Amino acid sequence: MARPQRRTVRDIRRGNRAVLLRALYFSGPTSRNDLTARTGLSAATVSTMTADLLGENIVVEAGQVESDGGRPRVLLRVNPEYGFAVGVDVAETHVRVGLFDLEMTERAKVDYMLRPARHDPELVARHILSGVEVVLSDAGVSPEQVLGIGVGVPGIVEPGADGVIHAKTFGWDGVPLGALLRRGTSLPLYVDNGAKTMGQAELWFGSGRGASEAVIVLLGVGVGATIVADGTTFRGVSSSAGEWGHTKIVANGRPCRCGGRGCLEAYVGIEAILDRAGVTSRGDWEEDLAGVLASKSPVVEETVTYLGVGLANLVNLINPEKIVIGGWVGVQLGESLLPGIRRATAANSLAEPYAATSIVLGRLGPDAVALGAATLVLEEFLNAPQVARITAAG
Amino acid sequence: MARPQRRTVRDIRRGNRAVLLRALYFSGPTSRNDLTARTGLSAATVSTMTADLLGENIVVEAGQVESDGGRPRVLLRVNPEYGFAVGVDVAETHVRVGLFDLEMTERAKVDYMLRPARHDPELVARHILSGVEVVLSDAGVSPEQVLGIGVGVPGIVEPGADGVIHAKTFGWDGVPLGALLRRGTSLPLYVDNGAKTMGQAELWFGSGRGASEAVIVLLGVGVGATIVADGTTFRGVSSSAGEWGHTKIVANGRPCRCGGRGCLEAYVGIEAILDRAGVTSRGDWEEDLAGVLASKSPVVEETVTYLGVGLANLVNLINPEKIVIGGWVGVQLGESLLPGIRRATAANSLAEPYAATSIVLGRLGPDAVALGAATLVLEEFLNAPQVARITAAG
DNA sequence: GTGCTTGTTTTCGCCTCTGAACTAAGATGA
DNA sequence: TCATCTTAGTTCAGAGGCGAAAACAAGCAC
Repeated sequence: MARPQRRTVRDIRRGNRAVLLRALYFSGPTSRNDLTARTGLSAATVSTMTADLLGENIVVEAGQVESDGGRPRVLLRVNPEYGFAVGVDVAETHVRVGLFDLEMTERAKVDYMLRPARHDPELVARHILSGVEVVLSDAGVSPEQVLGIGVGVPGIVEPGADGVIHAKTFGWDGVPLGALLRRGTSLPLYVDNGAKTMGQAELWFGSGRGASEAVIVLLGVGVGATIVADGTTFRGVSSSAGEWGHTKIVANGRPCRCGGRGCLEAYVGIEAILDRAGVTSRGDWEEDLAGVLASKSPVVEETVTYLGVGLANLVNLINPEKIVIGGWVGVQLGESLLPGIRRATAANSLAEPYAATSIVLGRLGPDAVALGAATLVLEEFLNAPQVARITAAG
Repeated sequence: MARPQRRTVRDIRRGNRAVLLRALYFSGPTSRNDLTARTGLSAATVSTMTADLLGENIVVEAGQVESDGGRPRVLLRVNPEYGFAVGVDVAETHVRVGLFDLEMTERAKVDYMLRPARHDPELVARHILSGVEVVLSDAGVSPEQVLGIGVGVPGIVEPGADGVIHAKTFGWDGVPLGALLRRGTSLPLYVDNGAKTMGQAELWFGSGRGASEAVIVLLGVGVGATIVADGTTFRGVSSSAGEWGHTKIVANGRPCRCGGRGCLEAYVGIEAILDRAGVTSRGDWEEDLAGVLASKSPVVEETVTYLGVGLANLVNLINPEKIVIGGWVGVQLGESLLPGIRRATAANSLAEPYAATSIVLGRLGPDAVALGAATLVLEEFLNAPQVARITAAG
């Protein structure tokens, strides 16, 4: 029942341009000849289209491949300096702003501390806007070269231009962060949930690379998931899909900070783990968790089991080809316990879908939220590469 | 990261043709004029394309609309007799074969009883093939007029041409039903899980009509779900997505016939409900369930709670705009308990996604499996209407 | 230099869409 | 009855797109 409603002959060009650009981006330096094979387009089309892209400076030459008896291939690649993307990570304790080139190499970054008590939206918006100025001037990049600003935030982001955010634990209820930012910049804005931007980062550049049906789970203070269907983040009708942490695994079980009972987060969130282990934190959760893991407490085994149940539910319901376990808690658990997690998942899922899934650890660190946010800009660029964008960079 | 890989100028025609045909199909009799508005195509394109479709007999005229001062509009509609679809329901106790015209009106049907003990694949295949012959001759339709055969079966259907089926409770493990059928017919075959075909039916013609993000749950002997993303059934990497019945809602809870513990099906499947209520069935489960519902047993309230937990997990994870409760158990429960089910769901889900979801009862009876199977054929027809198919029907 | 091989560009024909002009078919009212 | 108005549907010219094949480019081998 999907209705794509596509239309005219110009759409073909746009679509094929996007296909070509993606192929160039993900296959690294490639010759026109390879591109014809990879995209299925004719040599003629590849030729004219690459000529356009070269003319617009979106693509640049990148050397040649030696031949053994014929004209050598000229390699092409996306110009990493054609444009830049800003990625922002809004978290409990800090606002981080990073500037990335098109290859997602970080060119500059800046951090602002937030006092955990105060999450004044105006303040956050000011931090972001001034952060953008700082990274641009640090990297010597002018605003015209910036393709957009991606922002990863806690909580649920309403679809729509104002980027309205609902984040109970953050103290935000209906904060129109997008609108606040637009008062200070005219650059394209992309606001999304931080777990989703992180998922996006793992999907594009981390352990999820190449998967088209996947789930990237985030275990940290909160617990969330990014569901990837057909290569794209699945958002549901109001962009809140993936609230895995508050699915129930024990009807009427432990109370959760969301107000419900028996949520997965109430068993495998960091606070829940420490609480169940009877640890009173002195502030360094990573150390605390390491202590619990080293202690051989039965809580460890239980945690693995609960996590296995949660993952198994994803396996049964979503049938992904890959599950990536990310977030600092996830990685810390996974480093020593991955085989057990796999066993627990297998024990609680159906054989066929479990056999089709591989469970792996995330590869990207905590910076992945900002990277993923910048990736929102990249995604837009690859999907709808504007014609005739002018850049100073060579 | 989705890569559509689309290409040439002919694809436009195909795509627009599909758009037009869908508009015609779902908007009932429509004038060319309306079609231009509805599809966004130009009047010129609509004109030439409808001329093609009329010439191929896919579309027929359907009267006029009176005008008040201008040329009257000629109404067009899809020719319900252009072609026919066979829908097959393979169930525990019977094989049902139905013949449907393009409007999904049932033209003929035939049932074969299966002894519950014997589910010999060869026998089932023979029943299907002879059933096709029977319904065709009953309805006076020739095989050339049949666009395809859709089959809904229990269990997991591997993707691929052979239609390999894994259905533990049915006694089938790796049965290549598609291959068996292809020995006896050259018509296009579409084999899918019965819960999914039923979901498809509710989505296209029942309570799910028009929803683009939805979940259709099936409560019967088994418990399953069809997840609809962007208007299309979501299948996951190996077509087993939607195994909601075996997601865990009570870690280490009641044993389930799948071998696991704490599955949703072990609480809200019909056998589980009767078992928990202490009812020893004398064979008529519908009557037994009615008895339990009338008894005001606490099991009823518990069942509602467990179902609410299961639904809430879908709300949180999938964020659908609509949840349709189908299957005979679902409908029987829902008729008296829907408000309670909604409350239980609300109590266990996050506020934002719950607010975006409406929970309704299915509208189609048990024949929906066969109808949905036929809909697989219809879907293919609407997506890729072959050019120059010749039919005898006028 | 001549032929051979392979990569890239150009030419040409065909296809699709759209906008605009045109035709069709009714109502209205003198 | 018939000129005029209104709306529906068709035809046509023009622009833009793609692919096949011819042409061109750039290397190797002898």
